[in-house]
Amino acid sequence: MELSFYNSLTRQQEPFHSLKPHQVGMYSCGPTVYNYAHIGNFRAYLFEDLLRRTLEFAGYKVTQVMNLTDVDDKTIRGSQAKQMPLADYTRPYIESFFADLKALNVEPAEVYPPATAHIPEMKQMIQVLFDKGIAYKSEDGSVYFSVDRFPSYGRLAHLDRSQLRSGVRISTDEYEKESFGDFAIWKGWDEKDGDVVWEAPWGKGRPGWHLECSAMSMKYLGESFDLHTGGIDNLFPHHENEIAQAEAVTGKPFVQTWMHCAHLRVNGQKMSKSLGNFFTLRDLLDKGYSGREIRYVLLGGHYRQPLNFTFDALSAARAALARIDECVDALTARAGEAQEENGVRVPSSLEAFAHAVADDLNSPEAFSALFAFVRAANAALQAGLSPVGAKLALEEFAQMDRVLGIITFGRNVNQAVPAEIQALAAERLKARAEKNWSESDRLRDLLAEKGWQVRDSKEGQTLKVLAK
RNA sequence: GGCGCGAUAGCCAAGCGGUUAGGCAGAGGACUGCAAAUCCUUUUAGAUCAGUUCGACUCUGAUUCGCGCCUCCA
Repeated sequence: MELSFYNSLTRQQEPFHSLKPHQVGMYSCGPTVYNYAHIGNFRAYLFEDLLRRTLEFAGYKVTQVMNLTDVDDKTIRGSQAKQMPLADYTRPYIESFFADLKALNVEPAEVYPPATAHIPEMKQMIQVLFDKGIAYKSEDGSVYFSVDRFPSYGRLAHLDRSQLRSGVRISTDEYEKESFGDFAIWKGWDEKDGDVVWEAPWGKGRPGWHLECSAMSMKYLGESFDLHTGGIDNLFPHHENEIAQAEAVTGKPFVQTWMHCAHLRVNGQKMSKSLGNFFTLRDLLDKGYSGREIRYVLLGGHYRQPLNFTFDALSAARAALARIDECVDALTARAGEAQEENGVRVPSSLEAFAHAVADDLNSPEAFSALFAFVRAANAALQAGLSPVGAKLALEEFAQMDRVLGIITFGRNVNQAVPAEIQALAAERLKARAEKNWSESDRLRDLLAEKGWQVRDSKEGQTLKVLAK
């Protein structure tokens, strides 16, 4: 299976070949744990999940590293506002981050390194940068990276350094830097930092955010690795700076392929904490939407295109997922029947599906293939699909779901119907037999309130748990 | 100012130089006591103006509108 991805570094789609055969190292910029992540943040994590699942689908063993930024300006400010130790302040946000990933059916990364546990590695990098004459200390005790001494700076963002000066924010620069583009790799301690401080030969302080990612990615993935991902807004300066730090230290190419996810929008604007137009996962769960519905919506657009978030889309997701569930349920039921083999099979969509995800993770097209398969399976079921054919179709759904992660298998299998529900259903059946329609309708509504759907067909009355 | 992205039907959202994307909603049909759910069928596109071409939603240029990044926002 030939994969190709759009590489932000070269700005074109290229065939993907891992540095080592059959295995991939990927680093994904994780959350800064000063608050609850919103679903715009989760769009990026879902894009990364789609990427790792696609790589696994193609037969690679994936080692994914996602950092937890648990020390920076915001986490320090937040912990001091609440007058609590930094670690106590960040812990609940870390915990809810993992809970949210689980709710969205995101496959866990292999390593989630917290920045505070990797200060020695960061200090070591700074020392090397000092030794090479690329780092310098400023009067406030901070250490800066001199971009003038790293000539390829700007390659990722395609920024000409001479143009950086035309930015309107130049006046906000308050530190003593040698050159405008220089960035802090170590923040000198000041009173606002309280007890958040580490000792270093060049003075006490804390690491800069960009340096955290360079140090932790190389620790777990080596000096050169395959994939580095994040939101598009990390492309500059964060990822540009990561390249500069890493390559200045090692002299080797840092990352082969850079991939960036476009923003989630609300009313045409990016969802962000500063604009206040965001929803956390919990906000949506509290409104009755499920993790898989949100997952479906966020995977419904191509990762490199901005995606507009709407509640209409969430409702549409519920209906679409119900259709997939119905089909899988019907196949599961058929697979369990004792029926003679008749050679009826569902025409496969797996090739179209694989082609879609291999082509720069085209999830919308992958869904198109999935629904083509749903239609074909429904038609085959009506044409007398045999249990063997049903099992094969379920296997194909399982294959697709390795990548998409949105199908619920065996939903109504082993689903015990509570005695109360059974009693109500029996009453309704009796009312129907007596043609007491008002009573039977009342019981139907009552069952629906309790989360059970009643269906009448030639075979009689059946009960199903309402989909979520 | 620099770098870059986009404009597709009621809504969301893809591919493609000529042949059905897909989902939701809407409509018709099957099923039903009526429904619901499900299944089948199906209407509505390509911002504007030029150009290239036998042929453009797809390529080129311009215009209009929208969005992102430009020192720590996924």
